Amino acid sequence: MVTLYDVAKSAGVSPKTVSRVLNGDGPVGKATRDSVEAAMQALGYVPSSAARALRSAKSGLIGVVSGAISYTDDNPLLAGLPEIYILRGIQDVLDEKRLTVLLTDTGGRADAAPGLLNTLARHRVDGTIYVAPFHQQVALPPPTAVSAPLVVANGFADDATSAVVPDDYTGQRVLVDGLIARGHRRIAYLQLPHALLATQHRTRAYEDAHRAAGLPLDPGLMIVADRVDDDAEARTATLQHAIAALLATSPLPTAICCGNDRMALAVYGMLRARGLRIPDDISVAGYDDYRLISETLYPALTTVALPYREIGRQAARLLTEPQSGTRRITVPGPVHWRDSVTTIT
Amino acid sequence: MVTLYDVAKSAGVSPKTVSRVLNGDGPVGKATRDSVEAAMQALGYVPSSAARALRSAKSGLIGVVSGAISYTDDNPLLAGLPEIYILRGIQDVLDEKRLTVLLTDTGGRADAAPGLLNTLARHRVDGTIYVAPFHQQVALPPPTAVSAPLVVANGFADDATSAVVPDDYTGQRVLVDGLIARGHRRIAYLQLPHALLATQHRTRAYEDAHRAAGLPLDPGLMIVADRVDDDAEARTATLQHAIAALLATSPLPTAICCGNDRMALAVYGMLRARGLRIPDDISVAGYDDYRLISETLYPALTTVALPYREIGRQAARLLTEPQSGTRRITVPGPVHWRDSVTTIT
DNA sequence: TTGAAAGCGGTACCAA
DNA sequence: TTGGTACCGCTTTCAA
Repeated sequence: MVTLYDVAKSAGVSPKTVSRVLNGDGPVGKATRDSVEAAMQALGYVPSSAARALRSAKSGLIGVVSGAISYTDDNPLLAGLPEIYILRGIQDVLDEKRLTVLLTDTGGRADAAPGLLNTLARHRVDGTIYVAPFHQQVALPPPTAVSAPLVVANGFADDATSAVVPDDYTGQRVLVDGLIARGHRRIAYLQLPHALLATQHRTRAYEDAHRAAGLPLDPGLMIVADRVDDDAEARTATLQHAIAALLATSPLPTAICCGNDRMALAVYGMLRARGLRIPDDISVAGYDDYRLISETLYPALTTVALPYREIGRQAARLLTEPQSGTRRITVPGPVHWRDSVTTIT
Repeated sequence: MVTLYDVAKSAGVSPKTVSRVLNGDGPVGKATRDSVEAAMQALGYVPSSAARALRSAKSGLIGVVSGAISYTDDNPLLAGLPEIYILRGIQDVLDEKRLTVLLTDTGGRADAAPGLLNTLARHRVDGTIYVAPFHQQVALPPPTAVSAPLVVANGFADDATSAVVPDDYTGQRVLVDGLIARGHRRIAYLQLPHALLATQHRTRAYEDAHRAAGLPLDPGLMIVADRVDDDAEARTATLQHAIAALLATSPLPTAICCGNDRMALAVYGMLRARGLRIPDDISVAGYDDYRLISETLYPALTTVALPYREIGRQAARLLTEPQSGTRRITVPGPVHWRDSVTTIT
């Protein structure tokens, strides 16, 4: 193992000078710098972050607690992708700042968090981002003795903790406003379970959009069509019933808003099985903009993007660019209008 | 910051004894242990892995180089999921061994690897797993002075580097054998680009299955139907042409094997747009078992699972359970038979 | 602009 | 079963 001392000896300077070259701080003569850099190169020197961290109390590590990895496999409802996108945003910012992600995964168990935070504390992370699997309030363990700054992404904890959340209201509102502007008057809304905070915001947006346009609200068009459940068959059955109920109304809705893209995918199949064409007979919209689905479906799916990557970015910035006090940021996401929605004349 | 010395003083023992309690090595009296543990608890002591790493040359960190995070967003073809599943498998094993993942992301650029490996070296990782985005040979930078053991997952580098790869041949072979056993005689094969190693193995499997069953190979049924390209429209057009060509053959194929589930998803839409029912008129199979697609499609998709999670597990084991010499492991994946394939009588 | 010495928080080695 | 002491590799502090 080549150390900074070896480099110093080889370059004929003191250890401190090597340290200065390494960190680009203090003043170093050009000739000195060159000879030191040459020595580092020649010896294949790699600085030890452990030693640096020990002395300077800065690890260069940002801890992340998420279920990004485990959810992907276990939870088809949420599919884990939101968290991955959030990680992506976090990486965007940390790469710039030359910080490295120390990743811990909850394995889908919320009670894993205390242990993971402890692991991060041992590694003396410079800060922690707690990523919630979906928009919700999370319960954080009491701050330990070694508490680096912490930010919650895609959720929030308490008034003393900074947080970044998606703007579910605006997304749904812009979507429904847009459908109305395209001539739709009977717009069905297949909701996710009410337990989800997102559903509450979106339902309010759906209702407000109708009110703003002077359209009546038909309870028969607002149906909970998914369940928080791992049983794929039960969930399909729930959706089947919702579709059947919808198609029994009169006149038929001209558009269906789905709680997410995954549901929209299933709805495509079910509508077609009943001989309905998309978008000629009925328009369909999703939510999430999982490009894997939205761009691949035929016709391509109109959907609301959730700004996960931006949420991750904002969270990382909040953490690494010390602000004054606690902040809460709400990030809006755009609607992508694609061929699954038609204009009614 | 509470240190081990504080704990020692508080418990009235030597630092070394606290260290022993912490690591559960050397012999410690029950009473001593209890008082030390009480002191740690009372003071809220959190050990510093930096200090430990410095002295013992073990960081408790396993470095991972992958594009898992960035690919998810950027590359609809591969969709990043394989790498996420591999990470999941890695986590499975590392959690057990109380090791933490130091995650670096290539951002989709293969030339990022040297820098990332250097970052990992600075943190003195105990080992590194290099995750390839798809089954391929990867070019590793020359080992630096500080080279911890390295394993490649989902690809391979050279004869001196251990590696774990998927068994593409067997997966496709079992699928086609199964289709033949179900009475299919004209089986179309919509391939991924030949540049992919996976395609080469799978094509051989498709051909071998036909030979083994004494069936003729019809070149008109073997069509490259995707491209390594980010242009979604161009890729859709390529697939449209392939489908058109297929449906112009006579007699029509009774089954279509798709290069991946994503392609199968698109094929569902295209076949239906032409009035064909699945599986009554034509059976469809995918590859990958992206449950998000395979379980949600209606009817559910028959597909070959790629054993990504197991690949990750094997890679992590290879790294953390020192074997003798370099090893290369090939992991098979099962076929999931679902409703998109029917038996022909 | 450069250097000497101390010390960050643990563990290894040897002694008691 | 326990303690003393050196020391891992770097940065900090102070001095030259």
